[in-house]
Amino acid sequence: MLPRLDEVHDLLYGFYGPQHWWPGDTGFEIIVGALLTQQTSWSAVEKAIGNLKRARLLAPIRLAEAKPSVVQRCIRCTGFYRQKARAVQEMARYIARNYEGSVEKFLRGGMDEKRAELLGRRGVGCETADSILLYAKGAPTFVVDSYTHRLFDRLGYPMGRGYEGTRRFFEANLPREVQLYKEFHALIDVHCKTRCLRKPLCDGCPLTEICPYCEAFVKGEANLIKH
DNA sequence: ACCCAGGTGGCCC
DNA sequence: GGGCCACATGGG
Repeated sequence: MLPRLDEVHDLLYGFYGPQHWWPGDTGFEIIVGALLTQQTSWSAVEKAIGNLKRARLLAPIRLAEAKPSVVQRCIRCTGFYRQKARAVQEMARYIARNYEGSVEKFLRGGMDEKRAELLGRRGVGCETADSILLYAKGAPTFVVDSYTHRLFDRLGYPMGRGYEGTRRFFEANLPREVQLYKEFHALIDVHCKTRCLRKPLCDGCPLTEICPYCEAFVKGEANLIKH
């Protein structure tokens, strides 16, 4: 019998502790970070954010009016830098044009409408939209990433297909709490990165009790398995 | 040398 | 509505 999703959260939280994702940042910094972190390590994003700050470009109107080549230089370390420069600048121009450069105004309003509006911006897909809604707006949307799919697929949870199917599954089986959503998403990421990626660490894994890979390992039925 | 990183957009069928 | 591919740098 699989545990409830909030029990999985508690297992991870008890082991890894609070993750403090995106603490004390401005809304715009979170939005830019969400765009830059796509398929990229967070340490590279931190450098790029630092570069943008030093160049005084981490504000909608400033970024909107900056030369593309300057923006590209700031964020080069995050990869896909031409695409991403275009995405962050178009986002900045959109906020400058329609919301007087105010991220607070931009984020005001109903979650579903904002989700649709975000998805209309270049470089904003499902995960990025939900990240912005959850971490910048504080709206109760569960953020799904490739780790979420992989981990819970392998644990055997009957998730729906695709991004929306997985998101609906989590939201239907979890209390609708922003703090829980924030922490759970971060914990899933940290867990997969530290224990399931290239380093098969079934031994001492906080999910040993419910993980079929760990179970096989503990029983001696399998060697260390990458999972 | 190889794999991976907090995905997205465009195209194809 | 899913399956591919380009996008690009940096760290282990």
